[in-house]
Amino acid sequence: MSTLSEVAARAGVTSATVSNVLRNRGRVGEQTRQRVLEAVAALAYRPHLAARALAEGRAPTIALMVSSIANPFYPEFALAVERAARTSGHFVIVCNTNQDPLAGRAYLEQIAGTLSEGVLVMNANLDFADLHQTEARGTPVVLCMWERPNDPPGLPCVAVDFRRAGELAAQHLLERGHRRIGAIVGSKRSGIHAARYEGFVDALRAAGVKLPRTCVRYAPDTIEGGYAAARELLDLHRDTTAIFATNDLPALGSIHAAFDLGRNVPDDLSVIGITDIQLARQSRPPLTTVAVPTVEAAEMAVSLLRELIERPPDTRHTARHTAREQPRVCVASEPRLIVRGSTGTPRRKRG
Amino acid sequence: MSTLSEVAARAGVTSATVSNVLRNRGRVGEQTRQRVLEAVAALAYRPHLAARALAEGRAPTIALMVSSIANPFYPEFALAVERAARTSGHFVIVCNTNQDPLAGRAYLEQIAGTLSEGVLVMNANLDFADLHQTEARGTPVVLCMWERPNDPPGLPCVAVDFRRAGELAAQHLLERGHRRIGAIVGSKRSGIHAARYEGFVDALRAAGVKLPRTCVRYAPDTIEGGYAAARELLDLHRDTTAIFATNDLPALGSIHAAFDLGRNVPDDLSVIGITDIQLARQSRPPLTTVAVPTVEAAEMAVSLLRELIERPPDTRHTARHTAREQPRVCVASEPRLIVRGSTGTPRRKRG
DNA sequence: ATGAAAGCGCTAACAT
DNA sequence: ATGTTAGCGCTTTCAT
Repeated sequence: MSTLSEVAARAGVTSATVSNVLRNRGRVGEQTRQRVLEAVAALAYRPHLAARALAEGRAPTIALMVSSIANPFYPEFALAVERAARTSGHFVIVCNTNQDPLAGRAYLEQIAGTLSEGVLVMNANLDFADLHQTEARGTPVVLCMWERPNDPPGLPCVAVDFRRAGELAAQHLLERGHRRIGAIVGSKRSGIHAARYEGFVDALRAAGVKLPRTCVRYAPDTIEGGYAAARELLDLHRDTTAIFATNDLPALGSIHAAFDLGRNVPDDLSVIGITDIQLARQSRPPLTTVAVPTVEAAEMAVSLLRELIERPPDTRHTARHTAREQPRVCVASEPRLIVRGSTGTPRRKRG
Repeated sequence: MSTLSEVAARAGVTSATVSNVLRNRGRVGEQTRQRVLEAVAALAYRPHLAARALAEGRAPTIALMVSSIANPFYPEFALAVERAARTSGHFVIVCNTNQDPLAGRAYLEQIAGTLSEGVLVMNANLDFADLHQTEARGTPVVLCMWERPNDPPGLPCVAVDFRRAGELAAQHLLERGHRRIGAIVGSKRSGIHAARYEGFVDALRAAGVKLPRTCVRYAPDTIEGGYAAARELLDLHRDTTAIFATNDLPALGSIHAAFDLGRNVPDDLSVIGITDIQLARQSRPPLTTVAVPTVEAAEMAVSLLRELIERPPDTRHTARHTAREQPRVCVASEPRLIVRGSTGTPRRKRG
């Protein structure tokens, strides 16, 4: 790996000049520019990113904190993040917290501000105190999928109206004529799916449809979790005609459960999820779901993060302290109902 | 972000001493050590990774080149890579080449040796010349999933015997009594699935079973690709009793195709894939497949890469040039047949 | 046991 | 238009 000054020597100039031609800064004579370019080519020179980072006081990477790379929602999102980051000149360091706040903290402490100049947080189950601290130390943080646009988290974020997603799911089921409905809610503990569930329940209530306690199950956010929950639900309430799950994976699991119980989807049972992961359109039957703007959210998040990075640090702070101005929240476009093959009209009761 | 010398000032020592304390180098008096540690804590000091990298002449990151983050095989692999890298003190920069060798080259040129001290290549459809060049420039490269252990690629790699995987698939189908078999091979062009296919065909041949040309379809490595290919296959050869796909996704697609054609799996058609992705056990019916040691391969790859990084550069080179010693290839353990619900015995011909 | 000093490869004033 | 000069924050000889 050749260095700037090697290039400079070969071109008979000083490294400052080489730096200038490489970044189109300062005025450089046309012929020296040529000589420099030749030398760069001859030596196959590539700038040393770590050195540049040090000199510039910034870093060419951002950190993407995720709780689990295995979530099927992750790939599309991460892909969009990577693309967007690339156009803003950043590389992406993937930080898997594995649901463990301590792992998350360890990552933050190590790379925030020293290797990455910004942090994207995607459902990573992190300690907010840790995030505030890294912010306070000067490294911008953006939450990627805040679920309640009207209830800002106190950190910059891009928000998606998941409450609305729940509503849309309920309305669809209601329109199809369903009245005896079950709900499967992503793990209670984190409460991260609360908004989805609220939207769903409220829409039901507005239509005068009740959702008894016993028709609600909390389950891990997986196919297996949905499977188990749906079986319980369907065992307990054999007359259930539709199941709503706060995420696609459990919805898919519900479909499996229905089939194992000898019930056909959508004829004997309708199932609807939220998110619209790739798998939703590839399963049998294809899953009706409420699509969430994944790619858009990713792009907004990167864009917001870059904005924060660019903004001089004092502005970042004052904006928060002096004015009672809250951290920015960018609201992504609304969820959209995608009707596929897993929902239909309830069968008439057998004579 | 406080710096080393700020810590030093507060502790009344010089930055060299702080450095020594922090990395347990050199002899430091017990009381100064204490004072230093206090100062570190008080100032919440964190080493600046970019600065350290520059001073040490090494980098704390490795690059993971992948062709598509969206491949469902990716998450498990990437997760394992991340874990392993972390234990060796490295962060992972995910580089999505999106199947484009030029994108791959751009990544390599930018970060290899300047931000990352090693490169992991996972089915990234990269130009081998580019890889050799980054190697020549002093940045170790490891191929993560070489498919033919006996036909080394000329680069360090971890190899998995995919030929054997194909054999195992064939043997299973044969044992179950299948004779009229169709094959779906991942995109012909790249030829990356050639070994799997060869193993399969050879095992068939050894058993005296022919696989006519028209029973082989080349298809994109997706559910949809497998679906289309399977429909063609089953339309053309209505008496086919089993389908082998060189990957799980197309195998899953084949199952869908069968159902749409009114054929039950496994009763009317058996389907087998290769890899054992998560989805394989979550689909209906669960997919019989030949499992490949994903996690093990990831760990071996990181381990090999680290070894290469640690080894002094001259050794890296001479080993190749003087001795006719080939770059190392680590062979991961053998693929294993996982029998699930998508394969059975062929139905007796209807009277 | 600790300090002084040079340097990693680059950028960014400021001179000339 | 180009060169000089400091650093960026850290590690690492080599002195003391």
